Amino acid sequence: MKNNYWLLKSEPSTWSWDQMQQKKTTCWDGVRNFQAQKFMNQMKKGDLGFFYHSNIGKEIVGVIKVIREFYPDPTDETGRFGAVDVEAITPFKTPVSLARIKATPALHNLLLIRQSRLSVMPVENEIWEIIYKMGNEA
DNA sequence: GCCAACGTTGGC
DNA sequence: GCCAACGTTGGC
Repeated sequence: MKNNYWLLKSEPSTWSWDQMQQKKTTCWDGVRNFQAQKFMNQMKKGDLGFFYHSNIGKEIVGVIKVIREFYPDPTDETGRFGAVDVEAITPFKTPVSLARIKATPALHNLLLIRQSRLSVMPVENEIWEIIYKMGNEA
């Protein structure tokens, strides 16, 4: 079965791609949105995801991989929420900006555009291919 | 179970 | 810094 693709959003002031690369792996916790939680729950070990900088940069800056599947979020006392662990794989040669995504009609189905507040979302295979290619062009 | 009020996110 | 969109909470 083919891997699923995802997009994870983070504010660089909270957790940036630089930190992600330095630390290599991190616990993706603190997500308090049920829709995002549902998607995290569907992540499988080995799934790949884009890492997006919101607010500052507003661009996809690299690729991460899921290394640990859904487990209870250590930062959540209520026990309602979960987390996953992810690992930095590769930075994009050319970050793919939100403006560019918006300017590309083939990418208009991306939930990033249609639901800007969602912080974890699935990415369709075709969209993954297009953005991945854009990111790796010099 | 509905809905108003409130808080938060994120693009501009 | 503003504002629109949306999710969550709590009263009924």
